[in-house]
Amino acid sequence: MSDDRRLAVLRAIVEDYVATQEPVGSRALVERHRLGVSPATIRNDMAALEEEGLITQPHTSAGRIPTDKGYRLFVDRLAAIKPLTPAERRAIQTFLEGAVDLDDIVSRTVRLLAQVTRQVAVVQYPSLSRSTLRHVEVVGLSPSRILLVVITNTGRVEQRAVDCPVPVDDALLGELRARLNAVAVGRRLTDIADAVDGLTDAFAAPDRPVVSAVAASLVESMVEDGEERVLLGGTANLTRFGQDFPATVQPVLEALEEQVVLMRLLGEATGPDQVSVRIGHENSFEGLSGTSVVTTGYGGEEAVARLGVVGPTRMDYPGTIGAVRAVARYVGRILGES
Amino acid sequence: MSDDRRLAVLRAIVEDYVATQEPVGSRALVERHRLGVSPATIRNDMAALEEEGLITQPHTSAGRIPTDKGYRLFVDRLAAIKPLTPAERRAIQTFLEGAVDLDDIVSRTVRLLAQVTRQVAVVQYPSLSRSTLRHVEVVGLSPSRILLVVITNTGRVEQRAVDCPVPVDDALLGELRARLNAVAVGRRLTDIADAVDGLTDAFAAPDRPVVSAVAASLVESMVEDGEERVLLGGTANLTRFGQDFPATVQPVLEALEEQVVLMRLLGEATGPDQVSVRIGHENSFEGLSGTSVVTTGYGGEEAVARLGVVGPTRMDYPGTIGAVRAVARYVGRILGES
DNA sequence: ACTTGGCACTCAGGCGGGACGAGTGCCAGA
DNA sequence: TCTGGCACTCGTCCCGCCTGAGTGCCAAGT
Repeated sequence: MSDDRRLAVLRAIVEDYVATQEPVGSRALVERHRLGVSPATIRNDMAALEEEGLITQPHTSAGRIPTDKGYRLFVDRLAAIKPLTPAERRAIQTFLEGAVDLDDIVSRTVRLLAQVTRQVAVVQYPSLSRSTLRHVEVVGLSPSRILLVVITNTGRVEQRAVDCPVPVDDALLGELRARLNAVAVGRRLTDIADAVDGLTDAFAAPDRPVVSAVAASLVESMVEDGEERVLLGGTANLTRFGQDFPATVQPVLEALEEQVVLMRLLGEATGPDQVSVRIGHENSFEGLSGTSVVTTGYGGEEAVARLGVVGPTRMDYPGTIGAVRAVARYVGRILGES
Repeated sequence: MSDDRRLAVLRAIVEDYVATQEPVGSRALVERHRLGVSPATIRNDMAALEEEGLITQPHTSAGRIPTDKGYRLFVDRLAAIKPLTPAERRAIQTFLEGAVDLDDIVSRTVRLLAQVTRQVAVVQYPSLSRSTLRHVEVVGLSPSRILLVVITNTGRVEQRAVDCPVPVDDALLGELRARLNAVAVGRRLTDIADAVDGLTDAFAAPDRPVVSAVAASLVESMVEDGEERVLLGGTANLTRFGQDFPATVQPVLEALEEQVVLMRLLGEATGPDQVSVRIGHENSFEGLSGTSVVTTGYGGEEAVARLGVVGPTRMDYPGTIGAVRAVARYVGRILGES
């Protein structure tokens, strides 16, 4: 019993099922793929594959469909990543050109990714923790309120209002701005805590509460908001999801509304070009058990942030992986330029 | 033929249909509402209402359902805005408390609105055009690139990268910052164009190209991005939409992904407390013909921005209108404080 | 001039049964 | 080890039937 042919059968099943969305039987299989054997032989192979838990049949007299485990094997060993068509490449390029600022880049990316993969796209903002601080601005909103604006080398801007224990005048604001920038500019955001540590002592005693409030807020905003901003797009593609509608789509939509879940979906950092695929139950979150998540890092050597797509487990893995990787590369390049 | 009773019948039909989602017949009507007449009488009234185009029947031998025109009449003349329950009031309050910055307020609002109305919520960021400029920050990203950051009195922060025709040094940046703030701070954003108009002349000749590039970009960003940022939430509520799924929901999801459409949805400014209701075909956009949009302005006397919800035409209008208005008021208050 | 009960009519939806066909598992033979 | 054949299963489609909700109309009552 040729082990190779059994895998070829699995591959064929995955491909056909993805294409047709219908259980695939032995006859259809030999017709569409040149396997050189008869349906009966295929049936034996299928029985073996089912034994191993790689495929299953929805009901007795229907064809087979891949299980999560089957998709896993397919992705790991059988799928050759599909290169993009020239048309797709061009689309990516023209779509991303002419972005004016970071917000624009991210929102274009999410639309692009959704359009190319025809699935739901998720893009994380370039993370704060890996980038360095370019500038801190301190602005008085009212005598007892200050707005803190942080600008990073990736062009990202964070803002945060700070309530001051005592009124603050412009002179103090100016000093604060100067000293903060002096100690913090050029440092990694994760190192900011150390940088501002001794800062309070440099100020006159009555001003110290304000200074430490601002410093605390600055550090806090780095930690808290740190990785948490993500953008979502292409939810309309969920309508192509499948047959029994509300049941499958609702939990997915709900999951996608939770920032926390989205962050978990994007997963841990991997190197760029490392595309991670989580299939069905593999992504811990209940209610996403019918979906697969394809993600990768983007933005320079250090993978500043992550992006990816969410779709039904019955997705075109080679194509999706190729598209996700290509988009990540282009965005990384654009980001590097600016 | 009592005109009053006919309207009472219409009201009853709307209420029952909204509650049950099923066509309502004459018998059910007299049972659930104390109309004091027999089903046969109701039938006559129904025939008249149908004649006027206020109700219709999906097929012979089914009950009646309201038409868009019927809902319109209901909203205009028959609906008493439902006050919120104390529980809802408390929920709103606790939900909005503890927002740290503008982004936070807006994102909390959108979640709140979606939760209270159980529909899709849309919230526009406080618009730039009505607010005044608090501070402009100019930061060098590289010798030939400048990041412009604009802070408004509503706490909103806009950013924009500017490519410079010639390299720029820190001294020029400083002067630029000082002069820009001198002429522009405190002015309405719509007036910025006038304010920076003569600015170029104050600089040395070699610097002028840079100055005018920055000024142009500043003005441009006010005009362009002006009103365009909106946040969306509660799309999971679309799953409760109705029976024939993909067909109804897909166009809605697609529409909601377009910023432009969203902006049009929110509609023109009205006074605060003026709640606008657009029903079915009334909102021009094809594909939203099965939905109604309930919006209002929020944020102080001048209605700085708008928010609202999108739901099926068969929605609970009194409740939704009440909720939208209440949320708008609370948010306005929060915004006023900060 | 309305209102009401009665009555005939329509029609969507649910139910059951039969035919169809896709697909399987197994077995005997090449 | 592969193959053709065969019996079997079972989901799906289609048809006809029935039921019940709801209507429109009419003639009689107030």
